[in-house]
Amino acid sequence: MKITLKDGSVKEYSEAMSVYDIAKDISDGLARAACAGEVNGEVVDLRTVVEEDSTLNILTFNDEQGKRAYRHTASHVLAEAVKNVFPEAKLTIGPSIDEGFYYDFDAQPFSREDLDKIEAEMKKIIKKNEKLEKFTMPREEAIKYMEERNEPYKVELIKDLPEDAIISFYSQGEFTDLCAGPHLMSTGAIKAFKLTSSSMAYWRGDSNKAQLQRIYGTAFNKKDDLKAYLEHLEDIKKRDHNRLGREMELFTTVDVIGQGLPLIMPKGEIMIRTMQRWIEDEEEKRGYVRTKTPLMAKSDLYKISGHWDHYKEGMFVLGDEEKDKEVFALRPMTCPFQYYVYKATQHSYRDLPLRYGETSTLFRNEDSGEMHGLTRVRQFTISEGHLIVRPDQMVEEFKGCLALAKHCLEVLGVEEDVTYHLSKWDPQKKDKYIGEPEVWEETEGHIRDILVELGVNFTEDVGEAAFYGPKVDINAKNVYGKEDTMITIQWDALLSEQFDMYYIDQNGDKVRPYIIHRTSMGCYERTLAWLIEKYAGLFPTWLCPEQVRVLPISEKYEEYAEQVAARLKDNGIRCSVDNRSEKIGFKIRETRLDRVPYMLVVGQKEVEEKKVSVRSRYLGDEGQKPLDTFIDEICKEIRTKEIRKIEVE
RNA sequence: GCUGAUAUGGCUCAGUCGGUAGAGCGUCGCCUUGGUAAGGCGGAGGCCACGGGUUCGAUUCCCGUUAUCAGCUCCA
Repeated sequence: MKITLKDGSVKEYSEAMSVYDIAKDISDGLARAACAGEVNGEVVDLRTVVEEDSTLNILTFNDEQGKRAYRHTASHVLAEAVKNVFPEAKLTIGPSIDEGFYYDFDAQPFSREDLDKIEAEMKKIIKKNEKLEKFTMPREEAIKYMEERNEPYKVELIKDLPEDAIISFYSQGEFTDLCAGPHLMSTGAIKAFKLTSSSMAYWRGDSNKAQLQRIYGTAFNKKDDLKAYLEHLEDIKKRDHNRLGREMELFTTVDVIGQGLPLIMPKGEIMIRTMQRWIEDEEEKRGYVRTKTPLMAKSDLYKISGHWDHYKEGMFVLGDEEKDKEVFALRPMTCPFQYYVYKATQHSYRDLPLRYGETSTLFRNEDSGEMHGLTRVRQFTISEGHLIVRPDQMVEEFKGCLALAKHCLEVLGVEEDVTYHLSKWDPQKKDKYIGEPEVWEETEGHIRDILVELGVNFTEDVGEAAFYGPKVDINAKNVYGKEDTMITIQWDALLSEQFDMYYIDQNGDKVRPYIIHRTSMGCYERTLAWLIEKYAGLFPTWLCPEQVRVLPISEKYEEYAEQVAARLKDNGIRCSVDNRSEKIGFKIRETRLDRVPYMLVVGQKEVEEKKVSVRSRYLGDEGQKPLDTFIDEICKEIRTKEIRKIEVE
């Protein structure tokens, strides 16, 4: 028989060949039943398809959809196993996700031992090789069906479907689940899986609704791939800033100081200060002026800004409104402070744009469960800025902010690791925003045009805007795949009204300016965390807390080592001398482990010839060089903020 | 805020079925004065997170608090 594949190619098979063997052949070795079942999104018997219609939509594990079907089937197996082991558990939903799948149950919390039991049960189900069969029924009947099976969450899901919906179910052996598919043809196709963790999750993602127990797992079509994935998980943990940053003595936390209040240690401080000086200089070059405004203010200010009504829970309030004459709060943002800098003098249309920058420390009272290492903290410092501009300058200035942001990402070597988002308002929730719908559509259009013009790929996210305007968010993922905003640039045509800001135009009239809220490099703590994970601690030399370590071969050469170090320090190079009475091999080992990019070994030969023996993480042993040559080279690397490829490590 | 787990020298972790503790690394001292990833010997260092309870006795069992981790929710 001849089979036409979706890509148009035709394959010929003997009639005697089994369905599974044909499928296995077509799908490039993917577990046989896995691919056999998927024809135009339906689970069908391949033989039927071959007889009726010889065009096949065969999925393989390498297809995103095929992988999802594979993993989704694994979640069905998980659900069946849980029902077998814990019959009182109620089913909810179990989708595939990027790295695997999960299933939420209304049940008692699962321990690791429970998961092991469930895994064993899953293996039995897979071994039985149960066929997944699809059947449908009308909505009312489906509701009754799930009520009889005592699955209230499934009933709720069906009730949310349209009146005339035909509800599809999949069954495997004794087990049946409400599901739209697609799936593998039978459970036996699952070759390798692992339940990775369990935790609580809210029903329908709503913290007011029932607390469910979620089990996470992953599945692969080859055992080796699963093994590689689990090893990869272990591997990325080593890059985790929360582990590595502490190990490298960049930051720490102390229980009596409190959650979300990390202590930046000397090495981390050097890195943050280095970035801060660079950003401040870079902004000055681009026409920014800097302010230094208070870290707190009376409640009156936040009443004008709207924070007192809308964000009070997120602020640290000092004092008691009932008892105290004046109540203060630590600032959660810099906006109104810089507005009052603007308002302190009168401005002509000729003065605009005015670009205010501030290295600004902010305080946000995050919920106790939200804090995480350096990425989610209660006190942080950002490269904040507000541009006060005429409406006709808005597009140009917005572009300038994006250009600066992109420049920062490039210098840090992370421009490939970010995603751009146009964060839009939600027309369905007008009460969450101020301003007219037409204005929202128009400004979103402007930003879209800018992003297109700059040639960046971006997604449009509804409901992610600030209450006063749309914005561009530049996000990055941490090693675990969780996304955080690194940089934000916000379009604000409305708040100048609230703060009565104006400039004088050509005609002598008072006119409201527009405002851009923006960060250039974002939050220093978060960026440091990101760099730790990006470089696994092997930072570009210009950022390294220690750039060079001088290693005298014995105490006899300590004086020369100190002279070398003094020369380096004169040239602004951060260095130290290891003058302990240890062998050179030991010192080298430690310097490598401390991730210092350059070591200068000095002994008899170097003293005599006034040279240094360079060993770098880039090239290993670079041999002897005159000290001046080395200084020239490293100074150039630091000045240009070069990101050199590390080959030796 | 929620669910679960965890908290033992500077670090990583053992351990005690209830009788106040151990290793490796690090640190300090001595010996060694060396040529590109671990030289040797010795010493110091712990209110076993904090507060209650049970007990003759708690680091161990129970409760609470704080912090850390995973996930959910949240995130101007």
